[in-house]
Amino acid sequence: MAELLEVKGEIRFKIQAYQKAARAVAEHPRPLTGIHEEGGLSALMEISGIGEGLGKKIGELITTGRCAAYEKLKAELPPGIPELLEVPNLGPRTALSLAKNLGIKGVTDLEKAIKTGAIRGLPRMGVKLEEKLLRGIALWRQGRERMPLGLALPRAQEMVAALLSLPGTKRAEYAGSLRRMCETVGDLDFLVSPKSAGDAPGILKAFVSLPGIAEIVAHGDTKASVRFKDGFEADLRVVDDDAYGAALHYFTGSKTHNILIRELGVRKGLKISEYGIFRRGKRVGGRKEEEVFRAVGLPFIPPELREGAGEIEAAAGNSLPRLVTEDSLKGDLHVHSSYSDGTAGLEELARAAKKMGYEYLAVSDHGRSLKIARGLSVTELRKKNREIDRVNRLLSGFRLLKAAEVDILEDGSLDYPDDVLAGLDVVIVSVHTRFNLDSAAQTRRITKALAHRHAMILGHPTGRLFGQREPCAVDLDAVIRAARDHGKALELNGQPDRLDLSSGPLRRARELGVPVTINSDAHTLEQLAGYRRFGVGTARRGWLEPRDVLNTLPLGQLLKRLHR
DNA sequence: GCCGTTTTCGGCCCGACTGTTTTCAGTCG
Repeated sequence: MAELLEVKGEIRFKIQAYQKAARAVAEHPRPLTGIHEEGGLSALMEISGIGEGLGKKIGELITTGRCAAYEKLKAELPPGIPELLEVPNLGPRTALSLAKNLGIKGVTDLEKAIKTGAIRGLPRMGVKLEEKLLRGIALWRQGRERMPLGLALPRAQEMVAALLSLPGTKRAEYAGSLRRMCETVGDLDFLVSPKSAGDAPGILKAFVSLPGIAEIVAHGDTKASVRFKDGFEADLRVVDDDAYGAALHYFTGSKTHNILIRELGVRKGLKISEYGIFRRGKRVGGRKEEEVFRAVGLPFIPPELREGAGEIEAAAGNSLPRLVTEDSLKGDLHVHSSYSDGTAGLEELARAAKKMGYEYLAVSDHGRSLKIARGLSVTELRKKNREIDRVNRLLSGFRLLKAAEVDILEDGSLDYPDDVLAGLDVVIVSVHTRFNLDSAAQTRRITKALAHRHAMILGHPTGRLFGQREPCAVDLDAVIRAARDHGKALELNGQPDRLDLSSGPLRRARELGVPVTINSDAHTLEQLAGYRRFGVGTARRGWLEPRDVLNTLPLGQLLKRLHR
């Protein structure tokens, strides 16, 4: 609606109010349907940016699936505008002009009009703009996929190394959604400060000359933007070292967070931008990122929390969570060995985990029904457990735990008999089949499994795989409440393809006192070490503290908690 | 349209790059 209001020529501040509300909805840790169910309009209006007008419209959308004001607005404008607005480089002014002057009703029309030279006659439209629009149409056709964190992070680290190796570079790092450890990122953002002002052009030049670039989208004095042949997009910003901290804050975002911080600044008579912190035109800070927060009277807010989803209020009330760190994990409760579909043997897994500083490792191979992953029969499981005993006698100050990732069958029962489950240290229960049940059936299935006396942890609760499989239809809130009622834990699966649960449900679990385990679900030795940071990063986005995470407990307490 | 240790009215974050201009509009972040 904000975009359509912009086309219509509404006043800027009304448009901004809609945009702000849209971001507040998108970034809210819980789906608004649940909030509306519990507290109605007044609960919606408690969300900052949503007032009476927009609250009613959202409520209407939730209860009826429609919004009369939106439909009215759409009817007032030429048809095809919403589609045109999806095209990169094509905004509200151009869309309206194309629709009004040439009767263009969509992307196909637009392409024809460009080819026949029809748009060249319009004001402020020339050859360059034609080219720009054609590039936008090509991108629109491709569809823009976000990159999973697991691919983006190593790529960004390589690029930071390349930027740091330039002779004129003083400081360089990646920022943006990647620094906030978002589970997928739209592009890669880099920040560099030059050793001296004269070094900036060379740094930008080097950036747009990196190998594998398909297109230089922009290349100015302080900023450049490129697209690589493999689809990655990257932005570089070069600022004076004096402004590096302010720029890092700005470039890390999120946009909502930045706006909130800048508004706080305005109230204190400050202007905050990527160039620093200013009072009456005079610079009062910006070299270090901490200075931005200090200027508005807040403690440092970790990047993973900067979503404009309550972190500013928490910081102001001195109630920011003390987030879990990689160091605080004392073990991993979900890895696979060569007994099922993993590649590493038990002893090498144990030694690798011990080397990481872990006290324990649960080797949770698949249960017998999951044939595709070479799930273990009861006999094989017993044999594996005897080898675990043998390995444990070899190592001191470390313990392999007997575990299984047991399938939740379609009726909600588990894949091993109770007497087998009773002999295990850790029982993870997971869905691996029939992801397509309807929400009621899937929710029944999972909550029944959580009620099982031997179940301890629900593995990868939604089953999603980025780019491959949507989360299964399930009432997550009901699952989280079931975990609370039965005293069970939820897994945060740290495989970068999964990152399941994500930050919203994690916050909800924390709110309801449901413990989480951060697991790698590693199938190789490399994954055991490599996936920890993805799991911890996502946990931090979910506001989790060490006390919310079971595998920060020492072994004795962990087992006591799992078996209570 | 939203919001309030400046305010229930009068404000609303801040800036870069491109293209078509000769002072700025449009798009994007």
